[in-house]
Amino acid sequence: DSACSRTRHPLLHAEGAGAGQPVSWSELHARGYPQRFLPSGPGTDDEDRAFVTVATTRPETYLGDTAVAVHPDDPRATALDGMAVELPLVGRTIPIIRDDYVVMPDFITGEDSGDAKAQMATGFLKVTPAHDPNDWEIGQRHFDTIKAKCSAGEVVINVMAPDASISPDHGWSDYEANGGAHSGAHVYVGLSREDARKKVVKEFEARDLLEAVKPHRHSVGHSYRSHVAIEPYLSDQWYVAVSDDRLVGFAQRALTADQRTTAEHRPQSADDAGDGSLRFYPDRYAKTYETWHDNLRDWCISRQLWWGHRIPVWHKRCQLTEENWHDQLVATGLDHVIQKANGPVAAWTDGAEGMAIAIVRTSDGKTHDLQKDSLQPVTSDTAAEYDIYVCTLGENDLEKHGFAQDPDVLDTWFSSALWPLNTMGWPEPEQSDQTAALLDVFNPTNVLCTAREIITLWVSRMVMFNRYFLSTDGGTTPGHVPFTDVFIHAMIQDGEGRKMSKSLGNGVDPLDIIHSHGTDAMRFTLCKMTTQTQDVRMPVEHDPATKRNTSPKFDEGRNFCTKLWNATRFALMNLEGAESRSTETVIFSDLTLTDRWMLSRLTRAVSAIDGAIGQYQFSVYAQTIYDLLWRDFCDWYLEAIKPTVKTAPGQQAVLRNTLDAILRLLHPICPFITETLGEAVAGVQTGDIQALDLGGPRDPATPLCVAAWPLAGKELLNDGAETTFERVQALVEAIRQARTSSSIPGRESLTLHAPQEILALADEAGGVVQTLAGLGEVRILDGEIEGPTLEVRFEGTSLLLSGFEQRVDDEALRGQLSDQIAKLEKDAGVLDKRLNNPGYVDKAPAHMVQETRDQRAAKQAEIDELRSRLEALA
RNA sequence: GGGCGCGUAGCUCAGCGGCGAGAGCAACCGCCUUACACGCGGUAGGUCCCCGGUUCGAAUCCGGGCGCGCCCACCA
Repeated sequence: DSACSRTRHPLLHAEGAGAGQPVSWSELHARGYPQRFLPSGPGTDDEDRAFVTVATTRPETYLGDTAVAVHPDDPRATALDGMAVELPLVGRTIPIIRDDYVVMPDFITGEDSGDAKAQMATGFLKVTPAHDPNDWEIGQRHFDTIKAKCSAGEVVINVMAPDASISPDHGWSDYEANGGAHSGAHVYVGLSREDARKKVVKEFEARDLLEAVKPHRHSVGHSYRSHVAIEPYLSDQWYVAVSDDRLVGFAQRALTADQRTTAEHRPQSADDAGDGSLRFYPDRYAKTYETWHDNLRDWCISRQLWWGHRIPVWHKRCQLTEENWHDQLVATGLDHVIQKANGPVAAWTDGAEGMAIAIVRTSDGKTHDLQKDSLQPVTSDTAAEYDIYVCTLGENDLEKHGFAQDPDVLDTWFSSALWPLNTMGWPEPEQSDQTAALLDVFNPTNVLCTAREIITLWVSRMVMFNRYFLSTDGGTTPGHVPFTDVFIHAMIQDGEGRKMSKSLGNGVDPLDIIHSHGTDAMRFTLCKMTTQTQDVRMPVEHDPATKRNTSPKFDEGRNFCTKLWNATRFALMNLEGAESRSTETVIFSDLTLTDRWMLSRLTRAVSAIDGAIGQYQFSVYAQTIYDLLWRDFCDWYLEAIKPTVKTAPGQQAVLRNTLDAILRLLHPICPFITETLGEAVAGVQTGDIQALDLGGPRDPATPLCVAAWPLAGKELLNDGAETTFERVQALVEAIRQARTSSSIPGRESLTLHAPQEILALADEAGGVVQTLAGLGEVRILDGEIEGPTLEVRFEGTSLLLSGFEQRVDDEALRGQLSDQIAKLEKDAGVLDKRLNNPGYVDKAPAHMVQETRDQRAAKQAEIDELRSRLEALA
C-alpha cells in the first residue's frame, strides 16, 4: 500500500544488531576536537587565511562532510555567504550554508545560557548527511545548494562499510580524486572508525589545523544487545507512513473528547464509527497517547532478526529497456495485476490477487507511475537499472522468475498491531467455521488492560491498524476502534523502588507465591495493590528454606482467605444446626436492628463495588469487600447473632443471603475459594429476603462463575438502622474499653446500670449489647448498687458497671479522669479557635457552623461533668 | 532531553478542600472465649518533605524548592 515505502535513511546501527534496534544511552567522557577548515573563494588568498572551526567528537566523519552550516542570525554568516571551504586531505570543496539547527555559541550571543552545548559550540557545524540523522535532515533541506556546490557533486557521501570501517564502496566517489597538496583520502580506507579517528586527528595536527582537544561529556547510544557504540548508517528499510492522516489522524480522533487537551484533535464528527470512543483509565494516560501522536514520525518496520513475520515483499533488480519492459513483467505473471491497477499500487482487499508493485529507477530513486502508464515506458531513457518490488498475499512463484524475498522481518509491534484483527480471522473471517463471525463479536472488545510503556508501542498501533484496515471505503472513512477502554495498571517494584528484573533477582514468581500463599490470596493482594498510582512497591524476601523469593505483602490476602473460610464454616454450622427452619420470604420490617443494619451495609458495599469496578479502581473494590466481610460481617454481625440465629428463621435467611452475596461479589478476585464455599452455601435452604436481589437464584449445581451479580436495590439502604447500630457499636466499645482499663476479664458477666434512653437503645438492639460487651443484665440506673462499680462515659452521660470482684483504685480513676478532661479541653480549644474566627462564622455553611457550636457545647458539658466527678472523688 | 508518578504512623499504602488524619503489617497490654492465634479485645505511635500563596478553612488547590522513582528518546 502507499502507506508503506522503502526509504533510505540514516538509522542507528550497530554491526551484529542491525538497524532500528533498541538503544541504551550512557554518558561517556569523550574528547571534543575543534578542527579548522579553510574557506576558499574570493579574497581568501592572503597568507593569514581565515578559517572556520567546527567541533566534533567523531573527527573521522569529516571524510563524508558535504557542507558547513552556520546559524542565519550569526553575525559571521553574512561575510561567509556564498563561500565554501576545502576539506583538508580530502580536498573536497563544500559550501557554507545557513541553517537554524546550528547552536549559537555563548561567545557570539554574549549570554550565559548554562547550556553545555552552547558553551562548547563554535557556531559552525560540519554537515555529514550519511552519518548523522540531524545532518541528514539538513542535507535534505539544502539539497540543491549542496548538490551544486559540493565538489563531489553529491549531498550524501557514505564513507563507511556496515562494520563501520572506512570504505569507498558504499557511495563515496571522490576518495582518491585529489593529489598534490592533498594526499587523498584513500589513506583511511580499511581503517576501523577508531583508528581512522586517530589518524584524522594526527593529520589535522600535522597541518596545524587542530585547535584543541577538549574533554566533553555526552550521551552515546549503545546497542542493547551487543553493547557496542552505535553508528548512524545509511540503509534501506521499509517504513509505514504512520504520519498519514489515515493512521495518525484516525488514532488521534479515536480519543474521547473530554480526554483531549487540544481542540484541534477533538473528534470531528460523532458519526464516524469509533471517533471519540476510546477512553483511558486513569485519565492522565490519555495525554501520553495524545502527545505521542502529536510528534509521530514514520515508522521503520524492517528488523534484521531471525524470528518474526517475513516481510512479504519480493525484489528483483534488472535492466529494463523499451523493448524488454513489458516482457519482464508479463513473464512473472504480473501484467494482469498491473492492468487492473488503479493507482501506483493495488489494494490488499482484492483477495488472493491483492498485490502491490513498485518499479523504482535506481539512478534517482524515482518510482514509475503505474497510473500514468501501466506497462510502457514513457521515454526512451527507461533503458536503465530498475528495482521491482512486489508485495503480495499468499502463494506466488516469483522466486522462479529471479525475485528474492526481503530478508528482513516485521517489527514485532507491526505484527502485534494486527492482533485484534488476525486473531479474529481477518482478513478473511469466513474462510473457516472457527473464525466466522469472530471479528464481529470480539472486535471491538471492551477493555484492554496493559502497562504504561505499551501505550505507544502497541495500543496506538492497534488503534491505527484497526481503524485503517476496517475502513469500508479504502481509508476514507475510518473503521471502529479495537477496544473502547484502556486500563493502565500500576507497576510493581521491589522494596527499594527498583523495577523487578531477572538479572537483579529481585522479582517474585507468581507460581512461588501460589505455592507459599495460595492463588486467591495472591490475586486478592495484587488487586488491593492496584491503586491509581503509577508504581507500587513490594518488599521481596528470600526464603532460604524453599530457595524462592516471596513477599510478606501476600500475608494479608492469605489471612483474608482464611477468615472467609472460617466465617463460612461457622455460618454453615449454625444454619445446618438450626432448630427452626423456614423457606418463607422474609419481610424486611420484621427483622431485628442487627439484620437490617447488615443488609444496609451489604447494599452500600454492592453500590461502592459497582462504582469502583466501573472506574477500574480495583483497590477500592478489594478494600470494600475486605471491610464488608471482616469488619461488618465477622466482627459485628456474626458475633451479634450467635445467641439468636439458631432459633430465628428470618436471621438465618439474612445470614445465608448475605454470605451468598459476599461470595458472589468476591468471586472475580478469589474464584477458587468462593467457588468451593459457594457450593456449600447454595445447598442451604432458607427463605428469600424481601427486596434483596441477588440477581438470580442459585442451586448447588450452578457454579458461582456463572451466577448473577447482586443488585444494589435502594430499598435495603437504611440510614436509621445504620445510625442506631453505630450507637450500639460505640456503647459496646465504651464498655470494652472500661473493662480493659480496669483489667476485668471478658469472662465475667457484668451488670450495666444506665439511664432510660440508653436502656431504650439496648432494648432496640435486642440483646446485642449484652452479647458483645459481655453483660448479664442491663437495668435502670437508680438507688444503691451492691459492690464495686465502674463508670462508663457514653454520649455525655455516666453508666455504671457492677458485678465484679476487684475494687477499682480511686487513684487510677482520678488519673483517667484528668487525662480525659485534658483531652476534652484540647478539643474544645480547637473548636473555640474556629468559632472565634469571624470569617468562619460568616462565610462557612450555616449547618457546619451550627454543628461546630453543638460540638463545642457537648464538649463543655462533658468537661463540667467530669470535673464534678473528680471533685467528688477528691 | 521530554513526559509522568511519588514523598502521610517504624514499614507498605489509602485519603486529595471541612467528620478528632485511616488500613494492613510491625510494636505494646490482655486473652488458646467450642468459626478463625493466618485469630479476638484493647493501647501507643503522625511539624501529612520544606517555603510561600489562594481560602473562613489546606495533607488535600496554586507557585517555588529539596529528595526518590518510572517511562520514552534520531521527534515530543
